[in-house]
This record gives sequence, C-alpha cells and structure tokens, in this order.
Amino acid sequence: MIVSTPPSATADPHDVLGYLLKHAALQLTALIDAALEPFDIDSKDFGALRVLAHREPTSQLEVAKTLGIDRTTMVALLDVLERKGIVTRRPDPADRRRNVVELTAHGFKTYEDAEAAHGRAESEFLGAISPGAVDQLRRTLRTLVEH
Amino acid sequence: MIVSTPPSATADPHDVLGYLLKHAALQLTALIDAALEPFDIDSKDFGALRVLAHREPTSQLEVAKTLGIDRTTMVALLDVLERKGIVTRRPDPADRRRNVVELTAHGFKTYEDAEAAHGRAESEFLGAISPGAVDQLRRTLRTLVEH
DNA sequence: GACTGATCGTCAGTGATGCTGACAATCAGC
DNA sequence: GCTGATTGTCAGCATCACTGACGATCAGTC
Repeated sequence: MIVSTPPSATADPHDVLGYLLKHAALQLTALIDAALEPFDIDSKDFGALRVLAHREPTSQLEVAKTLGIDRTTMVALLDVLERKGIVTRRPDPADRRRNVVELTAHGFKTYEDAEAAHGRAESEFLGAISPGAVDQLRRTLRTLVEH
Repeated sequence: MIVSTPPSATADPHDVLGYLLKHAALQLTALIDAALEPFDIDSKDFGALRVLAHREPTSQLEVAKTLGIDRTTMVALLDVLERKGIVTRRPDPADRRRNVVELTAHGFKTYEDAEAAHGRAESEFLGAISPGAVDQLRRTLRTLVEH
C-alpha cells in the first residue's frame, strides 16, 4: 500500500452492498408501515393480505411458504388479523388438519385501500430514481433472490 | 377490473420491492456470515472493522454513527471484539468522556483476511448478474438510501 | 473558580422478530 | 388398523436494537 487507501479513505459503509440492501429495506418498510397505519395493519400484514386477495382460499402453511416465513410465525400473524376481522379461519372439510384462510369483506376492502397506500409509499421511496432504473432494480433483485 | 388480475394471479411476493430488498439482504448476510465464520467475526463485526481500519482512531460514537447504529448497541459490539483481542479501548486523553477505539495488530490482520473473504462472498452473491448491473444496482441503492 | 447544560459510555429493561422443539389431531399408504 | 408424515398450536428461547437512566466529563457563562 503506497498511500493509505486513496480515494475514499473514509470506508464509507455505503460501499458495502449489505449495508445498502439492509437500509433500503428498512427505510422502505418504515415508509410503508406509516402509510398503512390508518388501516391498522403493517407491512407484514399487507404481505399476507396480498397473497390471500389473489388466491383461492388456502391453508396457513401455503401462505407462510409463499411469504417465506415459518408456519409458527404465521399463527401469530393470523391471530391478529382474525381478531381485527380481516381474515377468517375454518377447518378445511377436505383435510381437517388444515385451516382454510380467507379474507372477510372488510378484509378485502382493507386490502384494496392498503394496496393503493402501499403503491404510493413505494413510489415515494422510488421518487429519486427513473422509472427505467426502477424496472432494472426490480429485475436485478429478482434474479439475485431467486439465485 | 374486467378479469381477476390477469397475468400473475398468484400475487407473487417477488413483485413487492420490500420483500425483494429484505430477502436479498438476508441472503447476502447469510453468505457473508458463513464466509467470515473462520475469522470468528460476523457481518456486523466486519462493518465496524472496516470503518476502524480506514480511519484514524475515533470514538465509539463516531463509529456508531457511521454504521447507522445506536451508541448503546456499539457498546456490546465492541465488548465482544475487545474480548477477542481485535480492538482496544482507551480513554481519549483530549476528552475523557470518549473512548479511543483502535484495531490491534491481530485485528488488522483479521480485517484484511475478512475483507478478502467478504469480497468473495459478495461476488458469489452477485454471480448471476452482469458487472454492469452490479454497478447500476449499487448506484441505485445509494441514491435511494441517501434520499 | 463554581454552576449549568450538553455529551459520551454504560447498563438494565423492553419490545419486536422469528426461530426450535414438542404436542395433539389428522391424513395417506400399506 | 398401524405407521409415519403433515398441519396448526404453543411455550420457550435467541437475537437485535431500542429507550431511559446514570455517572463522568466537558464547554460556556457568570
């Protein structure tokens, strides 16, 4: 080493991809949580609602797998949503080990409102970059996450 | 709505940016933690080491601010690194409220080895996308994180 | 020089998150 | 009808990073 790390001798953590990904996720989540707060749900809840709104009623495990969370975590998540009257659980007649999870009417309305708010929050977060860069970002992240 | 969400009626969470960012961060962190394991540090520790290696010895608070973590969190982080002989803490003679934090010789060696391993892990994670896309990703994330 | 307010490191306590391990109920294959 | 696997549930635990409080110290003011 001739000179002591020439250009950015500050060791800017913004060079480290892990830092950038983590903090981008944190900031976006905070924005979305704030945007969803009027609907009494948060970003985790929204993820579940989104899956439920676009599917035939499925089991808890299916939803959990889709969201990439544990089935034990799903229990607590649905407990809250059920208490709020957003989803219902009933035993699946075809396989009584399973619970069929469904959005209530109120749940579906909540989802639609939340979807709009979510979109606005995401757009706000992405406001500083061009639409092309947004597409590129989404594609790149998809590739990385899906190996 | 004419038909019920035409193309991807599965509500793929991979469309949601928050999901992508979070899981990209998780996967990368897991890879890096595994790569750093032989050096008895993890990705959080590495962040601190990186800052310390590229700076004049500074206070705990400075390092914490740079890393975007709380000063109370920094205490525990440094406790571990000090116990491992990677950093030293001593009161700043110029301001005895502060601790001067420094890498030990062993700490610096650890950092250099860890830096190489970290780079390999990051490259492995980024293997599926082109170098151009990597640059673009880094720039985009930087813009987003820095508002 | 002594008082006031702010700063730094420390620690205890807290809340959120998401796991493991165990359990009962149920199903599928033989 | 057994046996083993699956589903939902629950208790317990580990991690993480925070808040609030405290003592020690510093800087500015009188």
